[in-house]
Amino acid sequence: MSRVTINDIARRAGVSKGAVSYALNGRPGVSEETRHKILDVAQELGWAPNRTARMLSGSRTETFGLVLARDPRTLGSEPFYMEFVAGLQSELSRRGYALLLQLTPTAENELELYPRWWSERRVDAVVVVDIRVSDPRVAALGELGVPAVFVGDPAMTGGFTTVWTDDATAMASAVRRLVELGHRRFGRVAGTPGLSHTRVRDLAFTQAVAAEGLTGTILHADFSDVAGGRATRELWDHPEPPTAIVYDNDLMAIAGLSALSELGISVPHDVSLLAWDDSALCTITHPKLSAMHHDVMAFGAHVGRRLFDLLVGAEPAAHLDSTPVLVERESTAPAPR
Amino acid sequence: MSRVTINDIARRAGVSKGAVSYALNGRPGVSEETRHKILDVAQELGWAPNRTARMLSGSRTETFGLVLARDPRTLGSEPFYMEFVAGLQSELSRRGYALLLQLTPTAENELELYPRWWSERRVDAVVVVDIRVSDPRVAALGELGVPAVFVGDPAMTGGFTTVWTDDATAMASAVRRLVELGHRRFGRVAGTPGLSHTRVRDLAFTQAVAAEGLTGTILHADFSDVAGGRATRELWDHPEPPTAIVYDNDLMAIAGLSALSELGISVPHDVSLLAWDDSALCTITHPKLSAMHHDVMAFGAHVGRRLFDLLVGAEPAAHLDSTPVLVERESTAPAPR
DNA sequence: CCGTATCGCAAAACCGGTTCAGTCGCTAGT
DNA sequence: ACTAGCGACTGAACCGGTTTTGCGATACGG
Repeated sequence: MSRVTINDIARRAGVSKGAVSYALNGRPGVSEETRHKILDVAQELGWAPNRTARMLSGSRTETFGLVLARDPRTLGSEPFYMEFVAGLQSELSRRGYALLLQLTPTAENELELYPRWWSERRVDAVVVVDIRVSDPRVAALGELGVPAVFVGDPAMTGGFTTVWTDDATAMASAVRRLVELGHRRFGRVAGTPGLSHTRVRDLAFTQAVAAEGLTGTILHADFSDVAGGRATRELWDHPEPPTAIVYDNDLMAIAGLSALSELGISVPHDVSLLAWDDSALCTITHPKLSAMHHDVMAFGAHVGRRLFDLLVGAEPAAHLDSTPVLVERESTAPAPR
Repeated sequence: MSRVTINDIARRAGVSKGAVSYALNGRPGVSEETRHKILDVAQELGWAPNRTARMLSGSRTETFGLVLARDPRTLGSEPFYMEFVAGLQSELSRRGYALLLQLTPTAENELELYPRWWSERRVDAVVVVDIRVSDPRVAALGELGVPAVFVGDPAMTGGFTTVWTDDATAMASAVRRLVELGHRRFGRVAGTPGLSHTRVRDLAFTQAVAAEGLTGTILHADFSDVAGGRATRELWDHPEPPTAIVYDNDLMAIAGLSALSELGISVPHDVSLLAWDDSALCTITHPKLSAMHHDVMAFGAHVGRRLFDLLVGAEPAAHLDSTPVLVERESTAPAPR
């Protein structure tokens, strides 16, 4: 099938290769009349561009890269990534761009990947997620000169284009609402400590709690169900356990809910739980989880648009995505007295 | 950086382009001595192949395609796909192959995608999942001549290479075990009715139940939490509700558990629940879900190996993956008397 | 000792596009 | 009337590899 090349079109239309190229790409250099004839012939022959050939001369690959460096099992049960990818895709596919997705178990693998992708000309730009504090990828990508959009705290992304959410404000509003509900002792089950957004939320949490003159305990986990359950139990083991716990993702919140219910502790009667991201998982538990809602698909789409900006030479900038907003369901309630 | 081409190597080593190509690809045509010199120079210059150029002449793209046509929100909370992709990746990346992943909301989009990918030479082969009964993709891919590995019931994949799991046997053993536990009335919350594996499991379920002279009710849902919860409530509304319910994925099982607990029904005291796939989600509920365990990552890896088989001209065949096996946790128990 | 494989490599063609440097004919300016 | 300028198009170079062909030198067989 479809072994039609522009040479065939040129021959058939009685013009040169170059003219065909101009015509098909809608650029000046041919008359309207000739252009039409060429387009007709192309249509008739069922021509489709050979992407590979186009890449070779154009040196654009029309592909963006994304590396997810996490344990695959966590990755699977963590809805964030799939939704993010779906949103990203929605922008890419409408412009014929493809996503090169690589899952690697470790962060070291990821660092090896970028030089390879770049020297092999496999991608035009990359998306970098899970930004860590003093992330080596900033320097690595900067050195290679790979166009990139970072997803995370702009303070950590060294001048790269960055899309971020104002987690500090979101966290402050979450704590404020819980205080309103009468809570005085707070717990936070945080994600991996090295991650920049974990840090941002840690700080915001500490400040928000301190601002009210209250106490808060932070335990770090790794976003996994197991760690989330463990941290929750540990919080409960305190002599004065918190009456409200804020989680860094949905999965840990569900695990926490499960752990508490195993201990015979009632949510939200004894303790309020607040998840983060608000995926479909939040509504399948009993009680349904209140959560800091964030439209992850829209977030992904936003990142996609910034990738294209990059290609047309946009200046690096920090772009603020929508701020997570509290959706109250059944897992938050007035503090027990 | 790294603008090194084989021309640079040739000039530096004082040989021709062709010789360099032979040397770098480890094929006959150059002496060991020259080969060594060339490899040394390549190393020294930090050469990396330009994948695009190689693709153009070689006509291999070193990329496989995968389309997931599902509602992105379901996709996100459904651990199956991410794990599958992770497994697939593990095989591809070790051989330098890339995965082109496309998420589309509808199945029609998917059908348009294959001709485009193929005529643009974007992929060497594709993986086809979620096989439906009389799936149009069989004919479409056959006509295009796209090498493909199907994931599903070999009876439905028209002579394509297929990787499948023996869901019929798995279902039979699940029912048998539940009968052993004293259950007599069964419910099944199935996936989308058009899917071939839903059909296979429907049939196996019906047969297994009938073989024991018992009754079983099947309700079709769409793998989503909402539909899973709804179906569960509906089953419970029967005059004689089932005492054991088998689900087609984890998500619906969790939603069912939540729906029942909302109705004040105790699992496993009043009713036993059995999930399918056994992702991390099964252990974060309370009670923990018993499940038909399937190593989805290994499954993905298996599919990956078959893709490479395809490239070296292996005959189409049906390859049986491991059969799901029952893992009993806390959601299954002897039938209430 | 001569004709013929074989080896090691250079040179060139090729993959399918894009792009640049000209060529040609026509119009407009002086 | 002569030239400058422009639009439309051709031909060729180019992107960076792979692959085919050809050629001189060496080894081999009769």
